Amino acid sequence: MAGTEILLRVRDYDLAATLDSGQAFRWQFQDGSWTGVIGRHWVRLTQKRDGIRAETAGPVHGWQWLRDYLQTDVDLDAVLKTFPDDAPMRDAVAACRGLRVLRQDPWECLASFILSSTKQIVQIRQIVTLLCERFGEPIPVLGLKNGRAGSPLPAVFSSDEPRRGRSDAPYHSFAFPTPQRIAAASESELRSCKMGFRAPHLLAAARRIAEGKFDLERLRQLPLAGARAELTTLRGVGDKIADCVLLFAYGFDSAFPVDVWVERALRELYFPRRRVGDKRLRHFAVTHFGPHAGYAQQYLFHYMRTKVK
DNA sequence: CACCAGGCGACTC
DNA sequence: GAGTCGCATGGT
Repeated sequence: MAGTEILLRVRDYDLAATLDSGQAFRWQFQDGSWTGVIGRHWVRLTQKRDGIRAETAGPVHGWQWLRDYLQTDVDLDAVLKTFPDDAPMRDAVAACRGLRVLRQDPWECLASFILSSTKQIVQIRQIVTLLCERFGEPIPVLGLKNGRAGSPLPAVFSSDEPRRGRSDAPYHSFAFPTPQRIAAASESELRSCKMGFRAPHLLAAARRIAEGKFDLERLRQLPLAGARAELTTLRGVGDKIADCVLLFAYGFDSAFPVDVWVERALRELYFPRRRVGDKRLRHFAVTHFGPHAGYAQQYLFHYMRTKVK
């Protein structure tokens, strides 16, 4: 099966900052390119001077799914112009200009951030990888070295071993498991992916969705506050995780997730040596940064995580 | 070995 | 309402 490729023309796009800024947890950098899975597509992305080169393992029906995911059609200049003109924002933008907010699948995003609480990003990546290996559908990939198609999938997988390819010659990857597949798993199976106390939260969310009692698509029609209220009815989903999903999957640009890094950024950069309560800080967050506050938040987050301490 | 990690929820006062 | 604490697990 021949691969397909395209050059997405886009300027002011920092692929590394975008894919490695804690929005999505499945991208890997190797040999100068980023490889990952979007829906049922394995993809290899390479930053080029005039855009992003994309390669898939098989034929695809157009590329709109990829433009949507990467948000290449967003006018970044217009977004950045809405940011407040203050020193912290100027520094954050200068540090990672070209960073975009992705538009991810709601279920994958929700599940990933349910797994994120009190975990470092490297560990979230590990848990998500294990989850996909155990429960996700196999997906063909391109060979690493010379672009040849991968070997056929093995006919039978061992039930208790992760379904890995040989580490030196991966021949398939995995889709993110569906809610139905997670709902059919046991809590102890999920715990074997090292997610600990988050397992019952993920399982309960998957079951509600699989049973049709929670409609992720319906959230698109709701205003931000209503969609947030719906999401936080899920166990293990509070305001922070809900805002991550609303920003990274639904495109609610004014959602402003406040985690430990962003809270540190707000306190250190905007209120140094001052005692400010949580409530006042949250009020500042949702009023100071404008209509694309979520974008501003992601710049602050990445800036704080990557700057020398 | 403490201490912390893109939190949440139950429990105090 | 605002603090405090346990929750699994692994990295530093």
